[in-house]
Amino acid sequence: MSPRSAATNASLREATRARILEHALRLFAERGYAATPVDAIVQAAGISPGLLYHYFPGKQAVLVALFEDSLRDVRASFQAADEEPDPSRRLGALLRAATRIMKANRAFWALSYGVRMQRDVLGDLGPMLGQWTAEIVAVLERYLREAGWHKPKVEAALLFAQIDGLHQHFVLDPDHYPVDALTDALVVRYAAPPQPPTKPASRRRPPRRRA
Amino acid sequence: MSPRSAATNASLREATRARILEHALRLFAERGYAATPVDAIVQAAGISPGLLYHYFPGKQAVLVALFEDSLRDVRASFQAADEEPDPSRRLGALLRAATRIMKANRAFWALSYGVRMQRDVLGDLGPMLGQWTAEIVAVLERYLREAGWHKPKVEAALLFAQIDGLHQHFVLDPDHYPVDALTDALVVRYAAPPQPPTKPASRRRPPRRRA
Amino acid sequence: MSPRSAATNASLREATRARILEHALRLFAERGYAATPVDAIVQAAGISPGLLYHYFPGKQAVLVALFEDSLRDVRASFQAADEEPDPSRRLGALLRAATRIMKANRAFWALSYGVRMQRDVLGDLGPMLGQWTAEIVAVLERYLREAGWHKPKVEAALLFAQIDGLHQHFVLDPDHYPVDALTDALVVRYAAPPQPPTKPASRRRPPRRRA
Amino acid sequence: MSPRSAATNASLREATRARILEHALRLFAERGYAATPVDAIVQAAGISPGLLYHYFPGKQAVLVALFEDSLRDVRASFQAADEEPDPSRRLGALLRAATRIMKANRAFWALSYGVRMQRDVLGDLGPMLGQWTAEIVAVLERYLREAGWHKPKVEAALLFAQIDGLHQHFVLDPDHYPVDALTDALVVRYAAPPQPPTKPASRRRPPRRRA
DNA sequence: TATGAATGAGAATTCATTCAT
DNA sequence: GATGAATGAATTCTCATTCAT
Repeated sequence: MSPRSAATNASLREATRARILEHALRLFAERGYAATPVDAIVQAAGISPGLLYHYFPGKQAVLVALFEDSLRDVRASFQAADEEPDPSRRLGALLRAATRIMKANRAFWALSYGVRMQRDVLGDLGPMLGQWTAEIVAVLERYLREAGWHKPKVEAALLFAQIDGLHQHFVLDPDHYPVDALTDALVVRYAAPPQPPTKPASRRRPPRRRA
Repeated sequence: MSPRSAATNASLREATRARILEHALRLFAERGYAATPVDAIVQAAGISPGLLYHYFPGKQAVLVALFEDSLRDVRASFQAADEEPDPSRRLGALLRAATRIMKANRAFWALSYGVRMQRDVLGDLGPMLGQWTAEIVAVLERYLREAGWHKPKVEAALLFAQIDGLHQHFVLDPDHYPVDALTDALVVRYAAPPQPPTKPASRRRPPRRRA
Repeated sequence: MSPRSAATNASLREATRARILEHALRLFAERGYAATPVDAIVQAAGISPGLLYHYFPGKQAVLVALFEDSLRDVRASFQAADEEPDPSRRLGALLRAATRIMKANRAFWALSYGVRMQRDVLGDLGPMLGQWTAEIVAVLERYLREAGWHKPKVEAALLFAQIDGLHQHFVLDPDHYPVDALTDALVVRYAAPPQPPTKPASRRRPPRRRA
Repeated sequence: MSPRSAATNASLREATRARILEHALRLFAERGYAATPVDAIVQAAGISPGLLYHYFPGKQAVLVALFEDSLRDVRASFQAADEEPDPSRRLGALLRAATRIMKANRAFWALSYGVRMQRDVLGDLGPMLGQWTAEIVAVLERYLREAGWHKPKVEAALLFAQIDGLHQHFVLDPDHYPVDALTDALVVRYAAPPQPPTKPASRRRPPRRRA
C-alpha cells in the first residue's frame, strides 16, 4: 500500500525536522530570533521554504520546538546529575553538572538569553519557562537546607542568580570567560555553610578588621 | 531665517530628542528592539517619521544613543556612589547603589539584557559595553582586595555574575522578585571575607588554613 | 500485474473519484473555488494529495469535472420533466422541476453562481455554460409560444432571469427564503398569458387588444 | 508648520485612494477578487505595494471600501430616483432607474455578483448587504401595494428576483444582452396589476369576465 | 524644524503540483 | 493505485527609509 514504508517515512521526517531545528538553533543563537529570516534557515538546511512549513506551522513554532526539545534534554541531564549519594557533595555535583550541561547546549542558551526578555515570542512557553526556573531554585533550596545553610530560600535565589550570571557571561564570551575555574570556586564556596564570625555578624556593626 | 531664537530652537531640539529616546526606550524594553517598528516610536512620541530621521540617522542610531545616554547616567551614578570613605563599607555601598541604579533605569536594563546577545546591533557600542563591564569588575576586584579577600579576581567575577543575575531576574519579574532583600543578603555576605571553617565541613578535602 | 480484478479496480476508481468530487463540491460551494486549497479537498476526502492528481490533472480539472457531471445530471432531470403531455401545464411543470432540481443540487448551484462571473476558470466549459443557458431559454420560449404568449422571446428572457434570481436568492439564504411559495406564485402567474386590461391602467400607452 | 498644506495633503490622499479603488474595482470585476493579486492593483495604479497598505489595512479592506463607496453611490442614486410624483409611474421609474444605475456601476455589480456567494470575504459588510437588499424589497413592496397589487410581499420578492437576474445576465454578457428592451418590457408588465383571466386559473378568487 | 505620502526590498507564508517509492 | 515528503513560485504584508514641500 504505502509506497515508502512507514518506518522510512518516519525516519525521513525525523531527520528533516532535526536538520531544520539544528540550523535554526545555530542561526537564532548567532543572529537572534527576530534577525534570522526563515529563508536563512531553509537555505542553511538545504530545503525549500515550503518544507519548513510542512513541519512547523510558522517561524515561532520552530522557536518553541527548540525550547521544548532543549528543555527536555536539559531536564533529563539534570535528573541524571541528581544521583550523587553523598549529601555533602550533592550541591557541588549539581553546580558542575549545570555548567557542563550549559556548555553542551551553548547555542540554546545563547538563544534563550536572547529571547527571554520578550516572553511573548515564546507564547505558551513563557510561563513554562518561569516554572522551570522555579523548579531549579526549589532543588537548590532543598540541597542548601540539607547542607545546613541558614535561610536556604534566600541562599537558593542568590546562588541561582550567580549560576545564571556566570553562564550568561560565558555565553557572551566563550573564548575567554573562565567558566570552569569560576565554577570550581563556586563549588568550594558552597562546600559548606559559612562559619559565623566570632562576633555576632550584624550588618550594622563595623566588621572585624584583620590583624 | 528662523523666527525662533537660536536658544528656543536648541531647547526644542533637546526636548524632541528626549521624547524620541524616552518612547523608544520604553518600547524597545517592552517589545524588544527588532520587534519595535520605527513607526511605533514615532506614533508614541507624537511626531512624524521624517522627524525621527532628522534627529537620528536611523533606527540603530536611536538604540546607540540610548546606550550612550544611559551608560553615561549610570557611570555618573556609580561614581557618586564611590564616595564611601569607610573602606569596610564600600563594597556594601556599591552593591546597594548598583541595585538602586538598576531599578531607576529598569527599562534600559531590560533593553540591554535583550540585545546584548546580538552585539552586532550595537555596532561600535558592543566593544564599549565589554569595556564597561570590565571596569566594573575591576572596581569590584579592587574593593575585594582592599577588604582582604583571597583571589579577588575570581571573587570579583563571581560577584559580578551574581549581581548581574540578580538584576536580570528582577527585570524579568519586577513585581515579585525580592531584589532588595536579596541585595541586603548579598551585602551581609560580602561584609567580610569568609572565615575558614574550624572543623572540616566536608570529608573531601581538609580545609586549608590561611596563614 | 494487479492482484485486484479489473472490475474491482474500476469500481474503486469510480468510488475514489466520486469521493473527491463530493468533497470538492461541498468545499467549493462553502468557501469558493479560489479560496479552497487542494489540500482541504484531499483531507476531507481522506486521501493523499498525490492521489488527487492521479484522478485529475489539476485543481481546475476538478472544477470542470464537477460542472460536467452536474450539468449532465441536471440536463437529464430536465428532460425527464419535459414529459408533461398537457401543454397548458407544461410550463408550470418545468418551473417546479427547475426549483426541485436546483434544491437537489444546491451546492453545485452555489458553486456555479460563485464562479460564473470568472468564466476563464471554467476553461472550455465557459462557452458550454452559455450554450446550456441558451437551450433553457429556447425551451422556455417554445413553451411560452405554444401557450399563446406575445413576444415569447422577450418573455422567455424575463422568465429565465426571474427563475435564476429566485434560485440564487434561495442559495444565498436557504434557511429563510420561501422559494417554494415563490415558485408556486410564479406557476400561477405563468398559467396563462396576461389579459389585456379593460381600462387603460396607465396614461402612457393605450393597451393593444389581441385579435 | 506643515510642509504641504493640509488641503494639498487631503486632495493627494483622496486622489491616490481613488486611484487604488478604481483599479482594484476594474481588476476584481475582470478577474475576480481572489484571483487578483495586490501587486496587480498597485501596478495598474502605478504605485508601490507599501502605499496600498498605507491607505488600506489589507486586500480585503480594499474590497470592503469598494462596497461601502459603491453602495453609498447606489443608495444615493436610488433616493434621487424615488421622486416620481405620479404613483402610477413610480414603479416604472424605479425599474428604469435601477437598470440605469446598474449600467453605470457595471464593474461593481460584476464584483458584487462574483463575491456574494462567499459572504465571509465581506466581513461585517455581509450582513449589511443583506439589509440593503431587504430595504429594496421593502420599497418594491410599498410601490406594489400602492399600485393595487395583490400579495405585494410575494410580488416584491418575485420582482426583485427578476431585476436581479436581469442585471446579472446583462453583466455576464453586456455586449449582447438586451437589458434595456427587457427593462422596458418589465415596465409595461408592471404598469398595472394583472387582470384576472376569463376562466378560473386559480381557485382563489372568482374571475371577472371581460365585456 | 517638521510633515506624511511614497518607496521598495524583503519578510513570512501559502499552495498547486511533482516525484521517488 | 497510493503515499506524503518535497518543491518553488507566487502572494500578502511589513517596515526602514526617502523626499517633496
